[in-house]
Amino acid sequence: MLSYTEENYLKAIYHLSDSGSKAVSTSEIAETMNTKAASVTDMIKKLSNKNLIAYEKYYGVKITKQGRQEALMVVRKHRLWETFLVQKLQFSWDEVHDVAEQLEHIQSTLLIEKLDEFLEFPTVDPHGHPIPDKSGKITEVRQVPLSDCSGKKKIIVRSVKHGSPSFLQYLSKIGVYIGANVSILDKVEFDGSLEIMIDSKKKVFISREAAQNLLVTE
Amino acid sequence: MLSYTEENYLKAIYHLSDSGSKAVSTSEIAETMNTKAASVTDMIKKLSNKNLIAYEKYYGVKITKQGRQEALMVVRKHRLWETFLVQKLQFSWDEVHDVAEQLEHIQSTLLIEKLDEFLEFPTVDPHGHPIPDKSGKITEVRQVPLSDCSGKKKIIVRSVKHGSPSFLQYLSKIGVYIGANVSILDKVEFDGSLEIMIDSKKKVFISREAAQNLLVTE
DNA sequence: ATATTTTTTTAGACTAATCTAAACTTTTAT
DNA sequence: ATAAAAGTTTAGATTAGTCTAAAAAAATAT
Repeated sequence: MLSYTEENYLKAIYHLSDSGSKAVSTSEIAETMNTKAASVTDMIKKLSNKNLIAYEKYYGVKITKQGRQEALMVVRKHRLWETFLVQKLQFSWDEVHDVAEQLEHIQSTLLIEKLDEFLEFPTVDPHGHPIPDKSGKITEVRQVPLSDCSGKKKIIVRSVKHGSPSFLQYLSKIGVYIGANVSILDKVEFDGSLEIMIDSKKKVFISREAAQNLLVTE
Repeated sequence: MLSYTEENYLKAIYHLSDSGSKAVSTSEIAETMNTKAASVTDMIKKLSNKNLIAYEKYYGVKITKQGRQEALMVVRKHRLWETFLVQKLQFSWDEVHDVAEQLEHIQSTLLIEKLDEFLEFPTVDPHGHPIPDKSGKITEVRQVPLSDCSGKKKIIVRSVKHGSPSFLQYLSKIGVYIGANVSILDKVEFDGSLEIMIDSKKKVFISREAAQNLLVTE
């Protein structure tokens, strides 16, 4: 069984590697985990000995099939808990991250299956991120940054790329939410900002940076 | 802020001291926590330095007002989570303890207040134990062991004294639950066992030991 | 191509929580 | 009242996770 800390490292490696596809460097891990490279090297050796990652000295790590599976279960728990907090306890989507970071480490298969059932088997969390099923399978929906869209097509907001609390609060304030309908009214050449219409009733300008962080389907 | 381990020691001391009223010995703590006396001595010093317990060498510890308050918050969380597991996730009352032991350490005041509200401010957990309110206040209901009762009075089962999974499973099997109406039909002189009627429809014999572990109001 | 910079690893130390074994108190039993 | 037993504390070691500082390897820049 993995420790709290091992689970956190594995999850970070999973995310940094784009769901396990590419190698991750020691310093990248240290940065996202707010630790020092030396600590990362130590933990990397531990995870490598458990066959959760493949480690080549000085060349970073790649997650193994087994490691990916473990990471997916942590991600699953995190996202189910976030969904619970928002849908059942009326948390707002910018308040759930830190609590879910703790809840994701509770060890009980029964608990997580019952929670999944209680929530009626959700497929995405409050930020639009997919929830792996009990076998670890993810149903990905092809999404593009809103900043890459153009024309008058009907666009639906599917997820946020990086959901910092302040970005999420800003989105709520301007009326953007997961599932919202938007259309692009104008693109400002100068700074890449967009004028968009939300739910056919509200016009707002959003920065290029914000548009890059909103993932949509056309 | 208290560590996971400090919270567990404090909770154990709270329970062993009858909610803080009497002193507790090192070996008692070691026994219930499945550790060695030497480890307990170390932790006792830590908690004492934080003014959560009063420690006199060789004479055990007494919980302080501050320590009692901290312990009550852990107990509150534990019992709210147990209630959640049973009422919302359909756990049975013999399955909840170990998971609640983990959940009780999640740090978030907001979470626990929202959970309390979601559960509609329950006053007792699935085993009939009182749930401290957010200020730590407990509404105790005077209860006596069923083994101390006699006569044909209407008796209501209020709580289990020690709720081991096997005892709880046994109770479910014979139809005893928190809130059940029972009446005493006969007391066997030989071994102290009782013949009782549950909900005016089911007659069973229960051992003296079982009757001592069922707390009721007459 | 070699020197400089950056990144990574190693070595050694620290903290929290645990343990065993030995020393020390207190309790109990004669 | 004192010896034996029981309980408690201290001393010293261990493990997981962390750190700093130094050494080593890789990347980069002239």
